Amino acid sequence: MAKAYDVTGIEKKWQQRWAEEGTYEVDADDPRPPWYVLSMYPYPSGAAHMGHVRNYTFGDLLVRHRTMLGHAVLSPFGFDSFGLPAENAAIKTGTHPRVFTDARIVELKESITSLGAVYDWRREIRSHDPEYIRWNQVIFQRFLEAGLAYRANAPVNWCPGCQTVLANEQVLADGTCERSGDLVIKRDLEQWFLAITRYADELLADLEGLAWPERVKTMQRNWIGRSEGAEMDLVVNGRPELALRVFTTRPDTSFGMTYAVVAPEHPLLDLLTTDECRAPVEDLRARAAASSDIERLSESSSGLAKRGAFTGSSVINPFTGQPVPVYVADYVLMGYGTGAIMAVPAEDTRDWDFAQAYGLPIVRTVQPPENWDKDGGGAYTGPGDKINSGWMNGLDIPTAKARAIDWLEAEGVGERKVNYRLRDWLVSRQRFWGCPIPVVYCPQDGIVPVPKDQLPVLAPDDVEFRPTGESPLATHEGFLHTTCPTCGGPATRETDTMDTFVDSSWYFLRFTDPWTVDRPFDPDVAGHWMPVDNYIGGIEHAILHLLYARFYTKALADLGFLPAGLREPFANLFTQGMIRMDGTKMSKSKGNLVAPSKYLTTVGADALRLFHLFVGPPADDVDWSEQTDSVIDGCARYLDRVWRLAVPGDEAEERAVVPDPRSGEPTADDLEIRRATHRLIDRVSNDYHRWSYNTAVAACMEFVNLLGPYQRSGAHQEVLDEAVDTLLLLLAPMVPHVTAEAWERRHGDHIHLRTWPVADPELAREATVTMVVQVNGKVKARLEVAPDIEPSDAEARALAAPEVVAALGGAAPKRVIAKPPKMVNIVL
RNA sequence: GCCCGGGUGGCGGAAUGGCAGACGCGGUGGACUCAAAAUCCACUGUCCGAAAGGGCGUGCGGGUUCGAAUCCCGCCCCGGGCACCA
Repeated sequence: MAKAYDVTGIEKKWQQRWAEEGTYEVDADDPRPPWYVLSMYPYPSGAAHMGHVRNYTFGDLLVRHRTMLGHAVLSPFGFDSFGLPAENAAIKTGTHPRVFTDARIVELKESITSLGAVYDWRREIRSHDPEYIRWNQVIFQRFLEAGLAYRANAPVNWCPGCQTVLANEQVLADGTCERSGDLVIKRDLEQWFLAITRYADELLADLEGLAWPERVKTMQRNWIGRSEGAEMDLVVNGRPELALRVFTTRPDTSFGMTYAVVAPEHPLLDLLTTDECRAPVEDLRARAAASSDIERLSESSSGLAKRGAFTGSSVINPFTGQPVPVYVADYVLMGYGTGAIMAVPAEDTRDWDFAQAYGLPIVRTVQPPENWDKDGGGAYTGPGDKINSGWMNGLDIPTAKARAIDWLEAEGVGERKVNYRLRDWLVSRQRFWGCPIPVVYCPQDGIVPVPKDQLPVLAPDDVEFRPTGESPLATHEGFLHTTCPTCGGPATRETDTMDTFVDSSWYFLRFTDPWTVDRPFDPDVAGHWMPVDNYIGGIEHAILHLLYARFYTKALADLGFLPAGLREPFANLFTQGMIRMDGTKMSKSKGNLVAPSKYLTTVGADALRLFHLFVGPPADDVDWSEQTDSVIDGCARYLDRVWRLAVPGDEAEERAVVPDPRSGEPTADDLEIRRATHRLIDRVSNDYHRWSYNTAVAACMEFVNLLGPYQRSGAHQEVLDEAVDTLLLLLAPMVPHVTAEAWERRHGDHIHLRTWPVADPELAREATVTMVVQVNGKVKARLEVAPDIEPSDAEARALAAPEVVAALGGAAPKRVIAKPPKMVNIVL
């Protein structure tokens, strides 16, 4: 496409200007009100792809718009630079992950700059910077002091072939190791945890106040999974000293408990199992230990029949005093509640299925609807009155629940209990390319934090990457062996590194004050900018990253790193849609990436940005198809039209076509343009406000459709200037280069330092509006009326319209609904 | 199975109780040109009709309302998330 202006030249020129002049560098002492815009920092994967373009277009637009609205806008950028791809590349090619990563950062930074996105690059953070590692480790040690970081045994994915723990992502769908193909098994290992569950209640409650997409909040709620119920002791029949503790959310159904179930890993299983039953129980336990979660799940589809075994013992139902048999089954998970349940088949679908398979009795304790059993029956989990429940009979479920808990507490056999699905965060990774966990193990003193003056603990460079599945740290003698900071004796270092989600849990705080040398950031400076006003990123981070970052913010505030009142990091979250191609997400792994670079050299960054804004609502996915290029061309054509309007006489040909503008008294047509100008300000400002950029662009396109003919037919100089200047200002955050250049040619100064225009309500008011006249809801006439027309006048004008008279055919209207100045409906 | 989204021309989408299809893409015709490109103008939901005009139309079926793409009830389809959590 031939462009009306020098796209590449102009875009390069302004990108340099913004960088050299530090246009978007701000400091905490800036007198303007603070505003913090942040796009989720990316994993440096090399040149930017379309997903980046979309993400950074929205972020950049907000930065520029907020600046024009008079804010000091903090707009930092950094890189989530630890992670698996660099380490896998090292294993494959022998290149050190740092070399590999740094090269990709340079590439990504350059390609983001070429989109015209502006950042305060003085604040750049890379997760693998020694200074970032230092503060990551300092924070970890404070967590350790506070008991928020601890070591515990955990069942992890263990690959026998690789002799290492695997991340969940490294376990394939069939339960095998992605590298060796061995069957991954569960194994208990000592690992580091962060006590996120301590904040479970606050993490749940504070979701209420966040201006986040509802579905993200729902996903977090489900993930936290709070459930209220009761725990109670079931005394083992014949062994009064032994009790099985169970958790239930339905204490009201206790009278219907016809058996109990323990998880295969339950510590009492051995004691409960009688000699006659030992063989099948052991068999089941061995199978559960050897099988992956995936296998356990896939077995569930084949029924519950071979998933349980009778232990030979029974426990007393405290409500009925009757003994019920105890089973072991793998549908009960050791990791949730107490690892044991009371089974009420009548009111729980899994218990129902199990009872059917093992021929266990079923007693209904809630009256199901009339035809329930005729219609197939099964477990009934709906509302209803209590039956077969002794003193609970006749109560509704909520009341019965409360009474049952009261009873348990009065009898001293149980109490109210809240459980969470959320588990503590396992942060140990047997990986090299991550932040080392800064502790040493001493045979004398146990776990000892590395002293502050020895931080950061950095991984050594002289390591060899081999495809053994083991971190090179674990076998590096120089790194591994050290002395205990407490007793001076020989000790070994922790060789695990932290989950990279730790790095991304506080980077937005370091951005506020990245120069501080004696702590991660100054609490007051962080408090000045925080919380982030606009956080922008992909929906794929809805749970993990956003939950961890919220947890970190709360914990850091409680530990004095932040003002105590700062409870949430991201006031406002926006999740932009992804780019799809042939129905699947566009991604490097799928090999269906479209490189932005080809558009930058032809239509330019502005046109590409405009496309992303115009193509649809920001939250919606974008389908990249054969037609997309023509739409992008359309955006480029529009920018040409804007350019010709704003910089007339640039081409000799143009001068001949466009007459010189007039001066003197403005005509009615001129006033119509002024009106359109001021209405445009309102419309576009409102669209920016509600993130409706596609309609903002449409409004600007309509406006140019109006101005083109106006200019060619002989415009009034001042009216045209006002119109074009306004248009450029409104477009400036969306298409920063072309508007900057056009503005500079017109006024000599910098458009992005100008203030956002404000509409004059007087000028924006319409002289007349179109009023629709309907007869029985069908449009019959359109009348031009004054915007403030009285209902009686509107009615009279409507009834007098010739089309209406014809439609009525002399009949008297039954009813007339007048909603001036928009509409009058005449009902016959 | 459960929980969210969503379904509007040939396509992306607009309209959140009041003119359905703004704006753009694509298409058709025209102006300019020796010609093309670029640019500009007009038309473009569908059916009937030569036209004037009229019928139909926002996944399907009901309902509320003077009036429904929009609100309510039931269903169908598509996309996403969670999935033995007691």
